[in-house]
Amino acid sequence: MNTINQRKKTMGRKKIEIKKVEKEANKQVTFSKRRSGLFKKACELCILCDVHLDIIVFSPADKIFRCGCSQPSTDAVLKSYIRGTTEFEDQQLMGDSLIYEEYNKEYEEALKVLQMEKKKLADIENLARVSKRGAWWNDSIDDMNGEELEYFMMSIFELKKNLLKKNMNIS
Amino acid sequence: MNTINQRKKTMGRKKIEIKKVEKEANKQVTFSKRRSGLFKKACELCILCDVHLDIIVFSPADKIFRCGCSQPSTDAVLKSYIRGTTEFEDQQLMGDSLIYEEYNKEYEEALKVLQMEKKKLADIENLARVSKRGAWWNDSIDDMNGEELEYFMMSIFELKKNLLKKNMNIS
DNA sequence: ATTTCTATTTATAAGAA
DNA sequence: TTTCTTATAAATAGAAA
Repeated sequence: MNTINQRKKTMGRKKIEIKKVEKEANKQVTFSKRRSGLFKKACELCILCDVHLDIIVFSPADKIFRCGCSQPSTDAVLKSYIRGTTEFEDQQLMGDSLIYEEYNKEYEEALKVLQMEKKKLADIENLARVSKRGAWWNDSIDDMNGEELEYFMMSIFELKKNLLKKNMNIS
Repeated sequence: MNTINQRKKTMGRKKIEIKKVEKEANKQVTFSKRRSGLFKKACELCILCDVHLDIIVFSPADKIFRCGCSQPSTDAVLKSYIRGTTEFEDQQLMGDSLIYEEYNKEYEEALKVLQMEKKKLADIENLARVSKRGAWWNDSIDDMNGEELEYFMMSIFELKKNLLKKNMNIS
C-alpha cells in the first residue's frame, strides 16, 4: 500500500564513533538512553549470576544516578557504618576552640599537600606505566597486598569525599 | 561443499529468561561475558557523555571488579599507581635510571605521607560533617543526595567487609 | 576466567512527541 | 528527561578450546 513515504518512519540505527557528543541536546538524550540500558544490563547480570553490584553515575547535568542491584540488609549495614562513624564524637575532637571555618582551612591545606603527593606518585607511576597492557579497572584487586589495598581504600575515600563535597556543600 | 554438518558451527544466540543461572560453570561464563560487556558499555557512556562513573561488582567467586571511567580521577591515578607498582615488582621494568631499592624507598616515603594525610583528612572531614548540621545520614529520605550518599556508604562498607573477610588488614 | 564461532536476540541512533 | 518507531549496529547463548 505505502510505496513511497509511509513505509519508513526512521532511517534506523546508525553506527557512531565512541567519542564525546558535542551537541548538548544529543548528549542528554544519549545519556538517558544509555544509562537506562546500562542499568538494565547491570540488573540482569545481578539476577543471572546472583552477584551484588553498584553503579554510580554523574549525569551531564550533575545529577547522580545509582543502580544497586541487591537489597538485603541495607539497614543493618548502614547502621553498622553509622555506629562506626559516631565513635568519632566520643573522641571530643570538636573542642570549643576549633571552629568549622578553621577546620575547612586545615582541610584545604591538607588537600594541597595531598595533591602534591599525588603528583609525585603520578610521576613515579608514569615510569612503570609504559608496559601496562590492560585497562587497570579491568583487573581484579584480589591479588593486591596490604599496602595496595590501603591505597585502594583511600581512593574509595577520595571518591566519598568528592561525593560529600559535591552534594553536601562541605569544604 | 558442506551441505550437511559443517556449515553451522553453533546454533546461534538463544533467548533466555532473566533468572539465576543454576549451573555453576555456565554462571561463571555468563558473568565473565556480561561483566565485560557491562564495563564496555559503561566506558562508552563515559566517553560519549563526558561523565564520571563507577561500578563495583562482587563476582560469584567473591572477587571484586571495578570500573571507574573518567580521566583525571584520583581513583584512577591511585589505582594505576598500584598496578604500575605491582607490575614493576613482577617484571622489573624500571630501566637503569631508577633502581629498585630507590624506587621502594620513595614508595615507602610517599606511603607514609599519604597515610598521614589520609587520617588527617578523615578527621577533618568528619568534623566538618558533624558540625554541619548533625549526621548527614539522618537526612530526609526524600533527599536524593542523602539517599545516594547513604547507598554509597553502604557500598563502601560492603567493600570493607569483603576485604576483611579475606583477612586483610583494612580499617 | 577469557575467548572463538555464528545465528539470533537486543540495544539503539535518529527524529519527533 | 523518558518514550515511540524503525532499520540497523551490537551483544551474546551455547558449545568448546
